Amino acid sequence: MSTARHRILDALEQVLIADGPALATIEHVAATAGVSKGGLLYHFGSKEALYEGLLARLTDAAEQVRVGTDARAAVGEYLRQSTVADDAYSITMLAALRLVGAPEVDVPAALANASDQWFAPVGALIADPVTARLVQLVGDGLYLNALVAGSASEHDPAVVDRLLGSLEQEPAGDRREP
Amino acid sequence: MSTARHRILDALEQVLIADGPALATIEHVAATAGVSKGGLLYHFGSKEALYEGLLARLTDAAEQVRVGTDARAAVGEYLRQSTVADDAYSITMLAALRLVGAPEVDVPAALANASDQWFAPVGALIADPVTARLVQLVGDGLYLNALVAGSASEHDPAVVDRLLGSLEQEPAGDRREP
DNA sequence: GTCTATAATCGGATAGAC
DNA sequence: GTCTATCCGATTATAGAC
Repeated sequence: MSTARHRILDALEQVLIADGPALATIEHVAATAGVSKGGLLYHFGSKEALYEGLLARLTDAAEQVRVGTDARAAVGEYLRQSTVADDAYSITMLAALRLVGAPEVDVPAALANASDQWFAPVGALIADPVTARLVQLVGDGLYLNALVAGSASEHDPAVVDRLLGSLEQEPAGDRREP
Repeated sequence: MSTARHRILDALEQVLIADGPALATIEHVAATAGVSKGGLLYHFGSKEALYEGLLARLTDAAEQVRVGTDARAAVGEYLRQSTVADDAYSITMLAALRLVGAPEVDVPAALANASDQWFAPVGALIADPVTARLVQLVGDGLYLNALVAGSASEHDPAVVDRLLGSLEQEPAGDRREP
């Protein structure tokens, strides 16, 4: 667990988001991380290995997601997260999104895995499947906005409230005992 | 309006979606279009010009969008379109999305322009601004799914119906005269 | 573990023939 | 309007010193 690997992956994320995938070259990432080309290649033997390192970081982060038992809290947190805050997970996710289409790695698979991992426990708390899908799609929409803008999207409490309101309609199993 | 320009832009879209931005090189696009490198460079003097040609095509297509006066029909069509069918506009949009982060052109600006152009008339038909924002975000979410998958996302009628149902709540101004 | 060469390849762009 | 030939710069990856 050398910190150099971390610093290099941090640099890769930064370059992907700020400069774009075309400039996510070994040389540029190495310079951003403060190491030489050869130094980077000691830790990641190839560009493919470097990119896989980022996807592995995404997978690891997604596996550590913990969700409570309250549907309202979970949905609120899910959508807040989807506006792409400055936390490590959001940055990794945004960087991975910028890697979509890269021939070296299977980004769609990693992204689908992470996305499901993160949404599945939230969706399980929502009784109505249509509402669940709606919440997921709104989260995806927020991510698209962040991806295109290269930074956090607007946090819109009214939209969150509306979706939270939908939860009240069919609270199958989450109601207080009468 | 030589057809060569069209064929080259078609090839660029195909390469971006099927092979990714990294392989959207002048040489590869030229080969896909069935012309030589020099042949392509006659029509588009540089890679930047080539990319701008795609964004111009997107802008042109967005400007020709016509929306009726019925909110339900407009929202339904907007969301159906967002599942990225096989029509020319969807393909251009998807290709442009794959260009996000390219240093040669300002994709976010072109995308924001096209997106607004397409959504603005739909949003104008929706009385409640929160519902309007919800529809737009769901559309964006569908586009993100298509972008990552590289193909059309699932058309989910239940989600569309739910959003159409929201329109009934506050039909301020669209009601029949009493 | 990290660095400085260096080799080999590829991409963008120009010049000029047809 | 389209092609081939060519130059130049950038990028990946290797070899080997420190």
